[in-house]
Amino acid sequence: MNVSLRQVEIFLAVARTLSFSQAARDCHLSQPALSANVKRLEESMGARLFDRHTRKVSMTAVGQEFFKVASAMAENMDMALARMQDFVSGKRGRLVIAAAPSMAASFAPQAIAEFARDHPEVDVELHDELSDLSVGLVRSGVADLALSPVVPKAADLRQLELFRDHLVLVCHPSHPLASRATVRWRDVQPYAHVVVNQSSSVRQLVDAQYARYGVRLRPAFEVAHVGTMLGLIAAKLCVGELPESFIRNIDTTGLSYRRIASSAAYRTIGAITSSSRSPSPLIAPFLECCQRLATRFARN
Amino acid sequence: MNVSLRQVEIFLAVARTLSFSQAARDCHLSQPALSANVKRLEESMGARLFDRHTRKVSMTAVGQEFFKVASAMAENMDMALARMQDFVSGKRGRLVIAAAPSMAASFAPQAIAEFARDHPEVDVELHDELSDLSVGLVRSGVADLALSPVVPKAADLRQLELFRDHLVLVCHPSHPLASRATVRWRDVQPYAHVVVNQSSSVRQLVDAQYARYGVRLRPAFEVAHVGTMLGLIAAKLCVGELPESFIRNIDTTGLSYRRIASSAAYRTIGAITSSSRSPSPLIAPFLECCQRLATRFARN
DNA sequence: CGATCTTACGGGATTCGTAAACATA
DNA sequence: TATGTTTACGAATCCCGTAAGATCG
Repeated sequence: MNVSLRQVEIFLAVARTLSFSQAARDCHLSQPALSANVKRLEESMGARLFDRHTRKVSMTAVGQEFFKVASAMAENMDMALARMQDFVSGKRGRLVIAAAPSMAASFAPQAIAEFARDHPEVDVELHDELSDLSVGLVRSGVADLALSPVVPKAADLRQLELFRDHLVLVCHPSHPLASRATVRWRDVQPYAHVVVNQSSSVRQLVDAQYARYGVRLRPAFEVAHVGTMLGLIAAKLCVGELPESFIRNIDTTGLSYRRIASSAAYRTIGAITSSSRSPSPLIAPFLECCQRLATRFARN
Repeated sequence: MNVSLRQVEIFLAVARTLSFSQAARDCHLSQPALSANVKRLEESMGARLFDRHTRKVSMTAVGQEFFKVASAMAENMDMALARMQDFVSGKRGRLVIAAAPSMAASFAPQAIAEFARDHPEVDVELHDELSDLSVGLVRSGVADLALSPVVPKAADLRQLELFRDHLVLVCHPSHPLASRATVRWRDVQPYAHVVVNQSSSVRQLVDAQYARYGVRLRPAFEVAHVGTMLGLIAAKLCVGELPESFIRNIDTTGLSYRRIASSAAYRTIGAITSSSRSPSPLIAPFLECCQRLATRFARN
């Protein structure tokens, strides 16, 4: 025989009112049904919990003890379920975001800041990793969501496209290209270049563009970090291409940049989640947040 | 929709084994039945708790949170029910004993001491009141049990007879009656007497005996307390009658006593409980304790 | 006689187990 | 193909509500 939560509720109603019929009304139950429940509970306990006299009901010693225990039990239960409801509704929880380097510097912090305003009790964690690694974190379940260039044909991923991240040419303000209205691939060909190393998705995009337009650039420098790249450019040693998002939240004094006028000189940034794993309740509101922010990003 | 304890148990089994089929075996349930329970629980929660892949089951973020909550919940529940079991079985609890003065001095402390050895975690409370008051405490529910002379024809009381408490004549060792083998009512007639006042049941018994044997005694003193009575006797001012139980645990140096040889010079002491109120689980073992002790009392 | 709890009993919802279907490594 | 979960469905069980019975003031 097992004691159910309903029985505990019913017991508490009877204990509070000291009346079977009133408790039945409170529990939206017929009086005999409530009586039967109390009886079953007493059988489970192995002791009477109430003394029934004709005109009044009173608690036995065991009943009084059970009243304390049951009150605590019901309270714990309610607290626990309320807490769970917070997690389900997305009021509380933990959200792990992975962001590709370009996103980690600009979009991700803003998205997280906006999200945190609406969800002050949520712990948000940010991992900044190269695109492939970020997506890997989502695949492995370490991260709930990656902000990263979308991955072509990946059935195990759900990808929400956010905005197009155009390539820009970055050069010193004194550089000849800085004063041009538009910059095309063939315009940049003559100049010494800096590129990031192979592992970066930016490098892959730039290489693809080179190939597409049959442009052979002069890679004078191959660096690991964007900071180095910008330093070289600021020192007038070379020019380089970067996604626009990289430039957004960076100090650009001493640098000029121009969008590259090519119909394919961009990559699509997406919010990437696992399609096999069932989503955290926090993902949906965070996605909305990303979309709102993306429209603002696109306008600029 | 309400979440049941069974569902919590089932959830925990799945969470521990991360296998629906193994959990079903653990819960003595068919696997589809268990599956349905998890499904209902998830619907109650409003969120998936497990991700089912073909070869392995894993917990969602919400599931992991629920695991903590549910573990605590189950543990609390088990603790609470175990505690209740202690109260029902009589391992823990509180027992309120009322004892008539004669019992409060001798029988009751011994009974409580013996009971406390077997039930170290039980709180025992002792009220020493005149017989009628003691029985009143039982009737009103303040006391669980009274050790007192039995009450004739009281349907609302359950009375377990324990032993016969004989009247003894108490006198100074130098008194003529102290050297007699047997003492009868007519033997005590010539001497000055001390009696307790009307409210005591001892007085009522003595009066009844006087009446029965047509003896007119000389009540030289009427006192409230037995101590006073014994003091007067020790001072050779008078003799008096008392129930034997009074003498048992009292310093009797300077006093002699003899049972009064009369077939009705006793009262029956009983353990008195309420028959309307359902008995505390502690009453039965305490009654056994009283009966064991009563046989020892009767032998002396 | 009236208020209140208990017992008796029929009907409806819930939950179980078996069997078949389905999905993936 | 083999392992493991879900779906489908008939059956047993549980639980409720109505009606009648019992008890005490």
